[in-house]
Amino acid sequence: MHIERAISAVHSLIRVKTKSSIVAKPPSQNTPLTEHLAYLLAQANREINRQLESRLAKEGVPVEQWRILKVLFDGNGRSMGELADAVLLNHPTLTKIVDRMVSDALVYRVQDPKDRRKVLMFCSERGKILCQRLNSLAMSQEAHIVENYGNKSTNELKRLLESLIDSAN
Amino acid sequence: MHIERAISAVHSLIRVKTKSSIVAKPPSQNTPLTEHLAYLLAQANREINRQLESRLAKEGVPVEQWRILKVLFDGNGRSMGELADAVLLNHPTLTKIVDRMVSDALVYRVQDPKDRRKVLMFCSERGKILCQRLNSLAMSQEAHIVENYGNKSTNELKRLLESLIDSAN
DNA sequence: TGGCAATTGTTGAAGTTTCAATATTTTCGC
DNA sequence: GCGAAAATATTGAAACTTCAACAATTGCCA
Repeated sequence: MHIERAISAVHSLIRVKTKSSIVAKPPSQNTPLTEHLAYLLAQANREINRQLESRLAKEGVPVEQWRILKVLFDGNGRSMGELADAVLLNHPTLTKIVDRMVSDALVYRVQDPKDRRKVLMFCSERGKILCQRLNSLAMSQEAHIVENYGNKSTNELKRLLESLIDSAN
Repeated sequence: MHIERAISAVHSLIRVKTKSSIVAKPPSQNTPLTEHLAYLLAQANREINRQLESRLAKEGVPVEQWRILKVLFDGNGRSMGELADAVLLNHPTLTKIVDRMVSDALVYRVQDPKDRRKVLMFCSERGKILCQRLNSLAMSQEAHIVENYGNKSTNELKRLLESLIDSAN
């Protein structure tokens, strides 16, 4: 019985090894950390975000505030919930960042007349002017990436990221 | 003089517009937030990291701790600096996470005999056993991604991310 | 209609990360 | 070999994020 099990185990190992090396990657438990998609995304995000951060630092503005300004730039108000989704922040964090931006007169709150639970956020003139300067800095970062990485790769990567995000929802 | 500058400005606008619409994407200042590479990376990272986090939560372990265990699994000691680079954390943060893991007997510190400024980190037996359970959870997440997103896209995305990271250094 | 559940945003406490300063050890020039 | 500069890890304070509870308003349905 032990022997039979051992033989059967060997057979299945051989079969799996053969099949997997032809059809697909073997599902090894020992995949290095650096081959996990989650890790590669974290690493790339960290690096690119750092670059952007250091550009925007010329205006003394954190990345999150740039995102907020950019979303509000069109002049249509957004509720805190909509805004939080758009800028990838959870609600309490957004509330506190917005508090600071209100102090800096970059954005302002208006009670939504249609639904008085809601607050509509708007961008001030000052906020819009700052936003445009920040946009330039951000564009120059993307240009720098495209220089080193190539236009084709950049567009292909964007396309794949969009479809990954789609497929995850 | 004013007129000449104006004409020259118009010319250069036309030239740039013509050239850019043939050669590359026009560098509009009004690119939506959702088309910036930095944003797409942040969004994808957030989503995939959330998924992984919720899987690893079955063992009550944060993603960072899994990364640390995985790096140390091979039994070769790593200094705090090496480990911090490998797991994408800065030094003080790593020190504090490691403190917790030492309390939980998952890892341990050894003074490096070759260089007494350094501390070598190792994974305990307990840590290795936990790491293997975590690996299974992580593998099942990747399998789930591949199911929805496709094998080809996944591999292509990984390849592009790796080369982006390369090009950024 | 009246009241209960759901939605929206904020708050305060707890937890986490980051920055600057520190202690220790090594390296290197002289 | 000595002393200044660099490298390594940790610490404590400050800043930030997150969690859970709360207040206000709306939607629902019986």
